[in-house]
Amino acid sequence: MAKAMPKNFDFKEAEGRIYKWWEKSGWFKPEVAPPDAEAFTLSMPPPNVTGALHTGHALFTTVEDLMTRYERMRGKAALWVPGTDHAGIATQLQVEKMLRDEGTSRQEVGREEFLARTWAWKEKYGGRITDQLRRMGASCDWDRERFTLDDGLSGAVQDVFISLYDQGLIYRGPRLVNWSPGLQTAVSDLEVEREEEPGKLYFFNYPVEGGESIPVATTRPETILGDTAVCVHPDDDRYKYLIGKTAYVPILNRAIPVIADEYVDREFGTGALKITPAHDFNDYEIGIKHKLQFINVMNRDATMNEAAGQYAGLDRFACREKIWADMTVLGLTVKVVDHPHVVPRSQRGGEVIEPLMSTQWFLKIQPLADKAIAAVRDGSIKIVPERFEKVYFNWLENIEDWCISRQLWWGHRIPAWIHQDGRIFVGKLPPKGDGWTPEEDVLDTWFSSGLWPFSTLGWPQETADLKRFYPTSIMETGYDIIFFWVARMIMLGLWFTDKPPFHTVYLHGLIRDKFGRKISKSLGNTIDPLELIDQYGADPLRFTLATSGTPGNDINLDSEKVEANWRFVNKVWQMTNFVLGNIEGDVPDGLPSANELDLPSRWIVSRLTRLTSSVQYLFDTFQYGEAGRQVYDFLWSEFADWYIEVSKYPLYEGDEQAKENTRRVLLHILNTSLRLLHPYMPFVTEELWSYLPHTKSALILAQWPVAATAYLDDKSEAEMTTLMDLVRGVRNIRAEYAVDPARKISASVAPGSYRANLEQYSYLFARLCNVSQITLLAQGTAAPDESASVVVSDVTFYLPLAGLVDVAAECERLTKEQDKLLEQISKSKNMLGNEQFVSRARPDVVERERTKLAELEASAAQISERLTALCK
RNA sequence: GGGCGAUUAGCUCAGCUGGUUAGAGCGCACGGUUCACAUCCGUGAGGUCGGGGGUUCGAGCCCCUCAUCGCCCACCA
Repeated sequence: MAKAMPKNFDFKEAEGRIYKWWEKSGWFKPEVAPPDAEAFTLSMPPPNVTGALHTGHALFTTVEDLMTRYERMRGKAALWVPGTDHAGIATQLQVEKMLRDEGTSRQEVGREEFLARTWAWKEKYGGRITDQLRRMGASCDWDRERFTLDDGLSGAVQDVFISLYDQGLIYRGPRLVNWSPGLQTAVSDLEVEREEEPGKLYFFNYPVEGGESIPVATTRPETILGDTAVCVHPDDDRYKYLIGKTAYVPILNRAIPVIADEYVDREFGTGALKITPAHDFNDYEIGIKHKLQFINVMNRDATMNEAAGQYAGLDRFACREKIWADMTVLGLTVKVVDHPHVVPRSQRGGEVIEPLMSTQWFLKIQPLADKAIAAVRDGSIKIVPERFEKVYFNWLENIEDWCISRQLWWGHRIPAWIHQDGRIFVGKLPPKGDGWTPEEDVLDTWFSSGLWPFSTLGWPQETADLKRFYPTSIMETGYDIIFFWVARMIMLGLWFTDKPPFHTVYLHGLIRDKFGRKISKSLGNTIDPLELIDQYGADPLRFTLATSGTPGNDINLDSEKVEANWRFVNKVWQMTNFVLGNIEGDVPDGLPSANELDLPSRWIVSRLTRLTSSVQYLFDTFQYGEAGRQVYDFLWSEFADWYIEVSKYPLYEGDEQAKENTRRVLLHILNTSLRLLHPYMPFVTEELWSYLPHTKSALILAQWPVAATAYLDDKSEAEMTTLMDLVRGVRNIRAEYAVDPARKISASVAPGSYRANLEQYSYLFARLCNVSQITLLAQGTAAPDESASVVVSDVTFYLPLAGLVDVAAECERLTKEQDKLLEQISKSKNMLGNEQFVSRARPDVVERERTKLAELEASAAQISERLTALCK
């Protein structure tokens, strides 16, 4: 006798309890598998240590936990390594805000104090995100949790930096970089977002010696102050004669040359270009090529510096206005036109990025990129979906050196010292001698993230974990960080471990709102996963995230879907409740052999078998969404709607043998389905599992189902389908004629080839469509009068509905149906009459078509007969 | 300027090795209080699968082309 189940799943009570039980029992650890088990390793994309769970986290947790639980159930030593990222800029900004609220600033408290405050912040909030991941059900091994600023990982970062420097791949020097004036740091190309914005193009005349002038255009007049040349196309007849002459920077009257370069587009603007090598990336190239002066006219906060003369101290945008006004007074300006153009903005904060000269550290990345390209090309790393390989190649093939230094305080400090005389020392310990200053800069956060798959396993030490679990198996993350993170992990992993850090990259999409809009605070369409968990539980949220999309495509999340899946959770609960409520005594484990089963049982077991192998195929090809939907459909539309309903007959009215067989089938379907469902909805399935007989261990450790092909049974599926269609047909008639649902009716049946089935399973119609009595007509018997008919295959049900059947309406209904049939028949005949189809299509397709045609014709014949009898 | 994705029912989406009558959830209409579930059950309406062309015995699916929307990459002042 099974223990009694509560009426509903109390997820609020159960989720925490179950999670604790799993974690305490050590079941998230790979050690639950035998020592010789194959390893499956997943590195969690580390969320920002002080972050809070958002839908993106919820999605990756769902998918990665699904993968991990699946592999664990398959008996692998499954290890999902969790951790958090120090997230340099993000965290520093948060702490800076806190200091501002306290009325102070990081500059005021100083570096040491600031770092102490940040660590305290991390201690305070660092556990929040990991607790929230637990609420999602994440089965990662928390004993192996890592933080990018841990000693071990920091050591790895230093080793890598020093090694790359020693290999000549890291260099330091003044370069034009993307400068964030607000954050006061350099950022990488990837951290700059470019979007077209309305703007203006300013036309003016550049004074040239001898009273000449060259008209030029610019979008940023303040950079005029840093001009060190005017450039024209060498073949431009308009300006050719001025090449080599001297021009004079407006306001400053600094002398600069007029040069020629084919880079200039004669068609654009005036066809002449002012060159500001220290404030524009294109001009920078031209400046180097023509050995021009580099004059920096801005400070680090984007105010003008002394080189800007009278404009020193002005903000860059104020300067833009001022200098233009001044030039207008001087009669130099020509016109200002509206000119939408691309403005670089900081990914964080949104301020306009300024190209600025500064001394930074760079990584020569091409040699690493070459290896990374090769690894994907030769298939040692596979990207799912495959189309992202193209994006990956394109980026790596055109990669620029990586600016890895940041003028922040929170992060891995670059292990270097700079001497007064300009020498650089790179190492873990300070160099001997005087005059050395430690480097203040820290590394780009992504530098340490790039080592994540192996640094978390103990590298550079040859730890047992590293040996057992590296290379990892799958890197599951969003396509939005394929450059930031995925490519860099591959490059650094190959470079330092000589192995691809993972064999598969699985990319998921972004979560959007239900209208497909990007989620943002300003739009006010943020979705808080924790609220959804509070409301519906983690399982419905996970199931929704897992089944709402396809790999690499964005998901529009709608809380209504979560609600719908919450109902699914309840449905599964009620199915189990029903099955257990109908168990008595000891039911033998496992299934009876197929020949001992009745038709509905053979059908449902065959369907389950098909489902299991389909799910397996879908998992093998990373189609988790489709797999989940199939399990859902099977359980609800086949198991609950049909098998459970049908099983009530043997359960309530059958003999002992029938009861036992049915119980065994019910339990088997449930047992298998819960296992298939567990990676999607771990909590409710684990809870239900505990009520099932024959389940000694926890579901989390149960064996993943394997399709028992001996139970595949096409014939039973076809027969059952016909019976189900008949039931639907009767229900349909009843609804159409508005027959009281409680009213029992009888049926006369021309059974065709289904005589035996109909005799044996007539109870089905009593149960499912309230047909209490079925009379099988002998062949050639006339159909009863005043009845509606249901035709499926070669079976006809006559429902004598005295007083309800309207002959005219019935005739119309039948005619409509006949027309439909005739159309299909003609289509089918055409097909089979086509020599090409018969000879070229696969034989099973042709065979199926023949069967179909035979059935259609049988049905049509019966309807035809009926029409003749009933209608004139 | 390149590249990618999307376009299927009123809404949000599945349908990825081409093959019965294209599906789901929600919404809508009608009907259901007997023993798993009203968090439910039954029935129904609703789609020329963005347009055009092609390949094929057969196309929502493959190829070409166009359109609209979205995203990524790219140095045009």
